[in-house]
Amino acid sequence: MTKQRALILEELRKVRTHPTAADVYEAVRRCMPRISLGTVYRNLDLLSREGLVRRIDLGTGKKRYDAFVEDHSHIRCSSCGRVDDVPLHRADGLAAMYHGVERTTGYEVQSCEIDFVGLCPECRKDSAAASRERSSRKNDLAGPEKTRK
Amino acid sequence: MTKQRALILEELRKVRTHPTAADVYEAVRRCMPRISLGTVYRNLDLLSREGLVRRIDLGTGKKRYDAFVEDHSHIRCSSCGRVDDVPLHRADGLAAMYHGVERTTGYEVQSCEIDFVGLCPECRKDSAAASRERSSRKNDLAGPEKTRK
DNA sequence: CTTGTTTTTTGGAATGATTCCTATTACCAT
DNA sequence: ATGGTAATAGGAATCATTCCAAAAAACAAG
Repeated sequence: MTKQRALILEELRKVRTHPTAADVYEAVRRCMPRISLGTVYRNLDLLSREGLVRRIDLGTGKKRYDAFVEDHSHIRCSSCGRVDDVPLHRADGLAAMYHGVERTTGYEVQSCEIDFVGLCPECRKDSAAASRERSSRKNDLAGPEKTRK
Repeated sequence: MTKQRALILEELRKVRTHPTAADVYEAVRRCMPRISLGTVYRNLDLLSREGLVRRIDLGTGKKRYDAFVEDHSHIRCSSCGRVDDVPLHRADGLAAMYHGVERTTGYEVQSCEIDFVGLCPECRKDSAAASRERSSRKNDLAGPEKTRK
C-alpha cells in the first residue's frame, strides 16, 4: 500500500459521486501534484482487483469508480449523466425492483439491464482439466480475452 | 432503408454470436466489398435507436450487436469472452435467476450486474418544465451528456 | 551509510474503438 | 436530364485507456 494508492483510496472514500479515473486524478493532484495519471489508472485497477474498490461501466465511454463495495446497484440519468446508488433487494422480482428504485431514488426508471459473467461449459471443462493437471504435473493455460476500454 | 442498412440487418439476423462492429463489417464486406466501416457504425447506431437492433456493452472494450430484441439478458464467459443469451424471468428474484441461468446455459455464474437508466429528479423537473414551455412558446434544451466508447 | 535488488512511479508515447468530416455518389421527384 | 436531398466512402481526429523505458523510492544486508 503505497502513499499514492492510499491517497487514491482515501479520496474515493470521501465521495459518493462515482468519479471517473480523470476525476480521481484531479482530486488526488490537489494533495500530490506530481502523481501521474498512469499511477491512478494502475492503482484503481489494482484496488478493484483486490475488491477494495468497485469499477462501474455503464456504457458511457468512461469507467467510474466506487469505494462503497456493499451490495448495491446503480442508476444513471439518461439526461445529465449523473449516477446514483440504489439498494438491491435480492429477493425481489424485476417489477418490484423498478418500484423500489423509483421510490428510493426519485428517478423515473426507463430501462434496466442485467448482465451475468461466468464460465462457459467449455471453459469449465478446461479449467477442471487444468486443475486436475496442476495437481500432478506443472502446467497452465491462456488467460481470458484481452480487454480494453 | 438503404441497401447497406438492409444488408447489415440481414447479416446480423443470421447469427446469434453477438458480433462486434468490426465483425459485422467483415461479414457485410463479403457481399458488398466497398462498404465502409463508418457506414456500419452509423447504421448500427441508427438501427439500435430505432429498436431493430440491440447494442450490448459488457465492459470489454467493444460493443456488440444483437438483432434479437425480445426480452433477454446476456452472459459472458470470463475466460474466453464468448457471449450467450439467457432468458429472463421477470418475476424471479436474483437467487432464482442465478439458478435459472446455470440450468439453461450450463455456465457457472460468477457475478451479475444490474444497471438502471432513467431520469433523475432534477431532469424530470426540467423536462416537465420544458414540455410545458414547448406547448406554448418554441424552445429546446441541451441533450444528454456526450458519450463515446 | 553504501551497495545492490526489487517495486513503484513518472511522463510520454502508443493503442484502438468509435466518431467526425468532406467530397462523392445514389436516389427521387419534377 | 436536372436539381436537390440524403447516404456513403475514405480517411483523419478523438480520447479513454494501456504500455513502456527511465528515474525514483523502498528495502535488505553487509
